Amino acid sequence: MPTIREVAAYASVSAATVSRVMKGEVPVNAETRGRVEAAIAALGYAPNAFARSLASNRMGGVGLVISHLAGPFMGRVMMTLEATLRRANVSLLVASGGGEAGREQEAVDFLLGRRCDGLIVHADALSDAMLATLAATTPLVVFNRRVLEIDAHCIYLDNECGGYLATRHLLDQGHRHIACLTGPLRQQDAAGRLAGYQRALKERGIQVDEQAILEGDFTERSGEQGMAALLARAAPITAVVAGNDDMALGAMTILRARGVAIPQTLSLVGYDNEACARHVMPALTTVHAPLEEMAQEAAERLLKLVAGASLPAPTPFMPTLIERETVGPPLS
Amino acid sequence: MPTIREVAAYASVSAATVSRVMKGEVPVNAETRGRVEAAIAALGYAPNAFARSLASNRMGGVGLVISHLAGPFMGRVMMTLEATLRRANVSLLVASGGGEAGREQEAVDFLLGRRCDGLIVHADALSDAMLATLAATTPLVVFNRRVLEIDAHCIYLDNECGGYLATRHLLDQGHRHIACLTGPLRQQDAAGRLAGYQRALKERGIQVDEQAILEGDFTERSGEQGMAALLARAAPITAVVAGNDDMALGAMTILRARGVAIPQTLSLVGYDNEACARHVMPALTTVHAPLEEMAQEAAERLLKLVAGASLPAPTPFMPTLIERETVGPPLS
DNA sequence: CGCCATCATGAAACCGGTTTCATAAATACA
DNA sequence: TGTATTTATGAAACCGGTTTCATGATGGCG
Repeated sequence: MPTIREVAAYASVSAATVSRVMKGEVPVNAETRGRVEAAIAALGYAPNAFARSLASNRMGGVGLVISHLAGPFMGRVMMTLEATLRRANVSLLVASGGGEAGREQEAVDFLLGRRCDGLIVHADALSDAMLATLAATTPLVVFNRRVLEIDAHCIYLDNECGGYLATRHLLDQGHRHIACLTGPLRQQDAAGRLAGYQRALKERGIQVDEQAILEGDFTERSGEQGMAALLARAAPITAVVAGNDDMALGAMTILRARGVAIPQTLSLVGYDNEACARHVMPALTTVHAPLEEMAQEAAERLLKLVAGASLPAPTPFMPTLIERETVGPPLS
Repeated sequence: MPTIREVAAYASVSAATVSRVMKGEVPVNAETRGRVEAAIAALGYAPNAFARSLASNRMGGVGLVISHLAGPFMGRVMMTLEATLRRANVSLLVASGGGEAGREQEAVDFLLGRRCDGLIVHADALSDAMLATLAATTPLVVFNRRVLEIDAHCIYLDNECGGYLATRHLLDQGHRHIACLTGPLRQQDAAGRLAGYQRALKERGIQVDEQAILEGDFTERSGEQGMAALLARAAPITAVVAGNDDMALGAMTILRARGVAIPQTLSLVGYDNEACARHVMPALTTVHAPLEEMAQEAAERLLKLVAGASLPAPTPFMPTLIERETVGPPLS
C-alpha cells in the first residue's frame, strides 16, 4: 500500500504535486501530470481515507438515522439514497433507534461522533426543537416530516392531500358515512392524513362525526381493534379510511371474520401502498407516495448542504391514489 | 472542540497519558487518572475519529454489501446487524449493487477504499473465487450463501432442509404429484431448495418427474409463468413447491384467474415467510428462516474476525415450516 | 531591457491521535 | 546498602494526507 510520498519519489516530484494531481483542480503542468499519473498507476496508489479525512476535516460520508429499519418501505428509500450518494462518492452510515427517543438520540450522537459530514434523519421520536438545534450545527435533512423552523431541511409528503384524496374518492363513490382509523395523532403524518379526511368531508358539507374517528398506532393490531370498535357502534358506516395499509389489513381481518363483504357492504382505503396491498383479496385501494423521488431529493439536498449551499424550502411531494378493489359504491 | 494536547495541558500531564486513560487498559496512577478524567469532563473532550483511525489504522466500522436493498427481508437483517455492531461501538456502512456483478464489485471496492475493518457480503452476483480471495485479505462474513473454500466465513440457511420440509409436508398430506417452481438454479439457495424437494420424493420412493420442475427467477412474474405452464401440461399435479413466496404469489394469481381452488384442488407452499404471506387469501404456508439469529451471528462473527480470531465453521441455520392455509389433502 | 504578474513546484507545517522508547521513581531482593 | 525489577510518565516519532508559503521560471507589457 504505497503512500503519497512513495508515488512522489517514483515520479520525481513532491508529495504536494501528487496531491494536486489527485484533486485535479489546481493547475499542474501536463507533462508532470502525466508522470504522476503513470506513477500512480504503476504503484497502484490509492489515497488513505483516514489521512485525507484528518487533513481536510471531512469524512466523505453521511449518516442516516432511522427509527424503524425493518419498516415496510425503508428498503426502497435506502436504495435510492445509497445510489445517489455513492454517485457522489459519499458513503452512507446507518444507525437505527427503534422509535425510542433515547435510542434515536444515541444514534445521532453516534454518527456525529463519527464525524459524518451530514445527517439524514427519518425519526419520529426526536423533538422538533432538537432537530432545529441540530440543523444549526450540521448539514441536515429531515425525511418524511416537516419541522417548521427548518423548512428548508425537510423532505415530506403532503399527507393532508393524501387523506383528502382517499376520502374524496369514497365521497365520489357516493359514501356519506365514512369512518377514520388514524395513526398516533402526535405524529405529523397521522395528523395530516386526518386533517385531509376532515377537509374532504367539510368540502361536501358533511358533518364530521367525531365518534367515527378512532386513534390507533399504525399497527395491524390497532386496525383490528379500531374496526371492531366501529362495528360495535350503533351508527352505520359504509366506508373506512385507514391510517396506513397495516391498519387497513387489520381491519380486513376483522371484516372477514365477521362476514362483512368488501367493498359491497363496506369500502376501505389504505395508505402507503405496501407490497402487500396488491396481493390481498380484494386488492387494497391505497395512497401511494413517490418514495424514490423523495429519497433522491433528500440525498441531493444533503449533498448541497454539505457543500455549503443554503437552499430554499422544497415543495412537498404529492401522493397519488391507487385504485384497486376495496372501494365500491355504498349499498344504497 | 478540544484536542488531546489541550486536555493534557489542563491536567498537567502529557498527551500520551491522556491517551492511556482513554484506552483504560494500561496502568495509570489512580490520582493521575482522576485529574485526567476531570479535565476530559471539564473540557468536554471527545477524541477525533479521523486521527484515531489514522494512527491506529482501524476505522471502527464495517461495510455491508447488499445486492437488493429493497428486498423483502433486508430490513430485518439490517436491523439486527446494526444493533449488534453498534453495541460494540462499530459503525455500519452500506453499499448496494443491484444484483449486477460489476456494480457489486464496485460496492466492495468502494467500501474497501473507505478502509472498513471488515465486510459483510450478501450478494448473489460475486463469484465464489472472488469471495475466497477477498477473505484472504479482509475480515469477511458471507451472508446467506455458502462458499466451500471459506466455510468458516459463511452464515447460511440449510436450504436443502427447507425444500425437504416443504415437500415432506405435502407428502404427509397424501400428495404424490408435486411440481416444483424453482428460482435461478445457478444460485445456491434455489439449487438447495430443489435438492431438498428431490430428496423428499426419493425418500418416499416417488420418481422425480423432471417435467414437473420449472426454473424461474424468484420473481412473481416467473411464478405466474411457471404455474401457467404447469396447468397447460397433460400430467395432473395436486401440489406445487414454489422457490419463494413471490413466486408462490404469482402462482396464486394464475390459479385464482383459472378458478383453481387452493388448497382443495391444488396445494401450494412458499419460502421465506414474507410479510405478505400471512395476509393473502388463503394464507400462504411457507418456510421460515431465523433471519435475526443469522444476522446476529454474522455480526458477532465478523467482530471476532476483525479482532483477529480464527473461527471454526458455523453450523447452518435451520428453517422451519409455517403451516397456514394453502396446503390440504389431495382431492381423490 | 526591466519590472511585474502568472504559473509550476517543493519544503515544511499541520491535522490529532497512538505508540515506542527512555527515564525517573518506587519496590524487591540479596 | 547496592543492584535488579517494576511502575508511571513524558518526549518525540509516526500515521499519510492537505495546505500554506516561498521560490524559481516564464511571459507580457511599457
